Amino acid sequence: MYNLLEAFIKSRTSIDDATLKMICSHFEPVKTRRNELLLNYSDVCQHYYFVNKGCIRLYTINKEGSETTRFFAFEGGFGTALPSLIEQTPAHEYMQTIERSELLRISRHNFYHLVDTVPQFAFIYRQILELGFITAQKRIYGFQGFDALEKVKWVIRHQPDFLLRVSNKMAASYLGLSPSTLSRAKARL
Amino acid sequence: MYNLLEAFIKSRTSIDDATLKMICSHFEPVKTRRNELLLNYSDVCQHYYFVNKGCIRLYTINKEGSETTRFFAFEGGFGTALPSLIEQTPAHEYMQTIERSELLRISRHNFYHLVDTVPQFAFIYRQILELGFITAQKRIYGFQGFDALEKVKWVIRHQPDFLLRVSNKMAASYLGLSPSTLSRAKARL
DNA sequence: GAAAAGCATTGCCCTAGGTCAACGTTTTCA
DNA sequence: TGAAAACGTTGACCTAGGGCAATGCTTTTC
Repeated sequence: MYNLLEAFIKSRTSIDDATLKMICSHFEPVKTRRNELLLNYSDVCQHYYFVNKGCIRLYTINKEGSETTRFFAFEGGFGTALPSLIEQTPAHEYMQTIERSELLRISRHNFYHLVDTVPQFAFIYRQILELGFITAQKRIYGFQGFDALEKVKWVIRHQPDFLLRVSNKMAASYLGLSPSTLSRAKARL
Repeated sequence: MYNLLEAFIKSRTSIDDATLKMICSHFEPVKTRRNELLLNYSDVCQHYYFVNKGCIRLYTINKEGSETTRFFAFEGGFGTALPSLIEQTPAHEYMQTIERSELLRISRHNFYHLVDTVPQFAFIYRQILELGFITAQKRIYGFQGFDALEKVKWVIRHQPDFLLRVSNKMAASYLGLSPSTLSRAKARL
């Protein structure tokens, strides 16, 4: 259950086994079902999640009722509603597992405790933030000015299995396209 | 010259004067002119910048020759080409001061040295990253599905002086609109 | 295992916004 | 300070992509 998390940590920093076990002991396994909601619109997020199996999706619904997907975390990735977790404010977004999943979750309190007391963990968190920031930036300037077909080619290049893992509808809401337009773009590949 | 930087740090963490002075001593003042290029497309970024006066802009130019603005840093903000600085790869983007500016810059080496040795500085960097990540995310899901008018209202709400500080052309390239469309949207406010 | 609900795909129509060009104003710099 | 370059605004035109609906396929549910 903890193999993937241990591998994740070991691949990013050198760490002794005792510290590694200590870190992992703060993570609690959670099994979820397809479309299970981990966080509701007005909830305040209290956990950081590591995806051992399955997939977490973060999304919002606007006044007109249409969904926008902000982020996917697949196996071996971390995911949470960061603004809410950090500022302890209502999330104004939803977090769900889109398929039957096995997650490891750590409370906000324990997470920041580890960040403050375990240098290796602070280092890994810094890496997660830096990478997350870079990815978000790339998505912004990557998509700006792209037409539908270019967006599709972009995801295929940067996340090859993305279109195979998530539904057409969810992929469309991530790419900022309507399902019909995404469908047509894929047909033109 | 260092007042704004000191205020920035003091407002975010409690710190003794000696440490504060020590941190500031690693920052070197740089004066720049309007449209001065701080970083070229194939450069590898070596500095983190703090804006004491003026404004830094980060942007790219695509094959067709049109600009996309990724980020602005105004007085009291930090800015750099983060992916390049972190990964030490060619930036594939440009960094410039859009007006006569006074910057404080710190080398990558000294920056990470401070992060690794001064806990208060590590904490501030973590805050910068968290905030940057949140801002980037908000921009993504804030803009997705917005029409031109909504985007303009969004910046006015979130960065009230933005449209006053930067040219119509640059604002348009930040919002993902053509200059004409931005012009028309402002006329409809 | 049958009924129902949800999804992907595709055709038709329409609108938001991009391109291009013209014009007046502001900025630049020699 | 004056010529030239750059910019903002606006009009005319055109196209990419959204909305809606029909059809067939897949998945869920009881």
